[in-house]
Amino acid sequence: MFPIGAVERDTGIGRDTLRVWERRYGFPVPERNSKGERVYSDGQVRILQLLKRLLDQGMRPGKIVGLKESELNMLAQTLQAKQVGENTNPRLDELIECVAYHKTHRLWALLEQTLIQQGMKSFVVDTIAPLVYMIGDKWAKGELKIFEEHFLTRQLTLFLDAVISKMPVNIHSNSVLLATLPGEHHSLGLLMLEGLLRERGLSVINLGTEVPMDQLTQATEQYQVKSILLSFSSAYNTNGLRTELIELAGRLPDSVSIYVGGEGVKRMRKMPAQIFFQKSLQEVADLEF
Amino acid sequence: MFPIGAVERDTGIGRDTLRVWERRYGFPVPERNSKGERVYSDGQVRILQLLKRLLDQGMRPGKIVGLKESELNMLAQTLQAKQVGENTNPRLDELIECVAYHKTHRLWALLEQTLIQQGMKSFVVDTIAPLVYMIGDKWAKGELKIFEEHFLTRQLTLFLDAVISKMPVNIHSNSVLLATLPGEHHSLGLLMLEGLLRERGLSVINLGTEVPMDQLTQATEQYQVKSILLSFSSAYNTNGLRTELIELAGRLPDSVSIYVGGEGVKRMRKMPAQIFFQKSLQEVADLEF
DNA sequence: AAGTTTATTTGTCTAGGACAAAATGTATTA
DNA sequence: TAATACATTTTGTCCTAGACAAATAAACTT
Repeated sequence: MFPIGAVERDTGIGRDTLRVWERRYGFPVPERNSKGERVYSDGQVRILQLLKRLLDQGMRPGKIVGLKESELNMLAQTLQAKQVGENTNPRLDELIECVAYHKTHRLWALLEQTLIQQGMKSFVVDTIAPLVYMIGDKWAKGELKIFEEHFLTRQLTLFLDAVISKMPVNIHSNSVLLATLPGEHHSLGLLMLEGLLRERGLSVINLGTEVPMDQLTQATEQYQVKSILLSFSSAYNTNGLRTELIELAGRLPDSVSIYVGGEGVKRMRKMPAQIFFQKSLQEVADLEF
Repeated sequence: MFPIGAVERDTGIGRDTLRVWERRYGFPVPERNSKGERVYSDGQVRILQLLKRLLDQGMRPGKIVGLKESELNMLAQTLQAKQVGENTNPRLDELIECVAYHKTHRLWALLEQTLIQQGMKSFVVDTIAPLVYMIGDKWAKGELKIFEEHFLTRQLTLFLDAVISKMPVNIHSNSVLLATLPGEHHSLGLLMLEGLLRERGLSVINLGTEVPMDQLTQATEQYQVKSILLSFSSAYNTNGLRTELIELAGRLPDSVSIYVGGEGVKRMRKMPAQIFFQKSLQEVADLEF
């Protein structure tokens, strides 16, 4: 039995949101403890996690909050079919399997092999990216334990890091700045981008996650970069993002271009004028800086 | 100018706490936007971050919330003197310097050299641990940019990971489970423990961060471990932790021992009877399983 | 089909009170 | 002196019900 704060932590759905959902859609209606405070059940948390996942994919609360668990699972099913349906890469299942038995060695061997076969670009676009999506999906459906998810994510990070650190650096090329804004702590997206761009011979400065805006502007000046790339995972809360991006663009000189990409910004309708939206990794890979 | 939600994210201090501080201690008193909502200044956020740091070290809100920034800085000064005062390891400064110029190569060389010189145990206890503390301290004082902190933390993680993966595995030994509870995402503590324990020939299963309790109990059964070690960083919110630990102990068979350690639990006065509190890495290193 | 206006949906914030868990202070016992 | 038990203060989290603007969808115009 979880108090509302724990539910917020475990689902990523804010306290106020949980309360207002209860008022508006009649779900989730938790029990109350002796103090009169909400206490949520395991099952409710499970459903909320699935809901979060679906909302992150672009669905709307009014349509899905309140549906039965079976109906939500159906939705998740059809959604997954759309996302990785056409990607019939048989290696993906093989890779995911490795986690179940903690086969670190086999995992690395497979990754190495796939990288050599596909080359960096295709490796990132057609293997790592869909793999990351599948991991999130399997977690939301309860098919993967949290530490299995962590294990896989960590191994991917280590592998990419190892590979990237061996790539040659081109000092004379234009520098590209990579970062995520505060609130976004997924670093894999940045690593994928770093791989793609450095393969093209670009000089990349990866600032990492949760970089405050003032430090972004500082770094832009300090390193004299002309392009900034911001990554947003599907879990990112886009509320107020538009305003923030406009402010960022205003603070930077016009000669600096701001690119944004990732599942998290796909669902945004209108992008501010000065911001260049990248709708896929592929597009970034082909980008002319 | 930051709304209260952004301040919560950037400082780790809850919304309700911020409001109740304003009521009780008269700080922080933010301005109001046209909607009548609180908007906090850069400076206020800076002070709040410093406050958080001091509270994490065991100080009490009633004594320090409301003090001037200069007074807080004094407190931080004396506190640091206590923490790393006696540790006159000259290498630490050398290591921290590497971040300022992004000297990855030199950093790794220094780490490698120190590891060989000190051996795993002393390396973890006398170099990595104080280094991690100093990084946090310098960040709180504004002497380190957020991405410099990230860079250093990431490099330490990569280095430890690389070293640990090369250590021999002793299958026949007792297994020890390593994890953090939900809400704690610092993984460096776990890595340090893993290094210490595996050096002693123990078989370690590192589940990673934010492992829900039910999965802890599951894993305990599945892997037939007799010891669980939980790590808590200074940023961990211990509210309600005691109750949680008692529940965990109740769910596990008596033959399983639960150990807890880290800055985050140092400030807890009374530990539940079944839980073994480890007051330092040194103590864990000497622990008889 | 693309842009503009209107309507609906949705998340975040407000106030001031309440209460139990944790920490501190004080008295009592071994 | 040190450990234990009890009383007091401190402190974080949760409560209600309403409000409002930003984001999105729907309707309308060009």
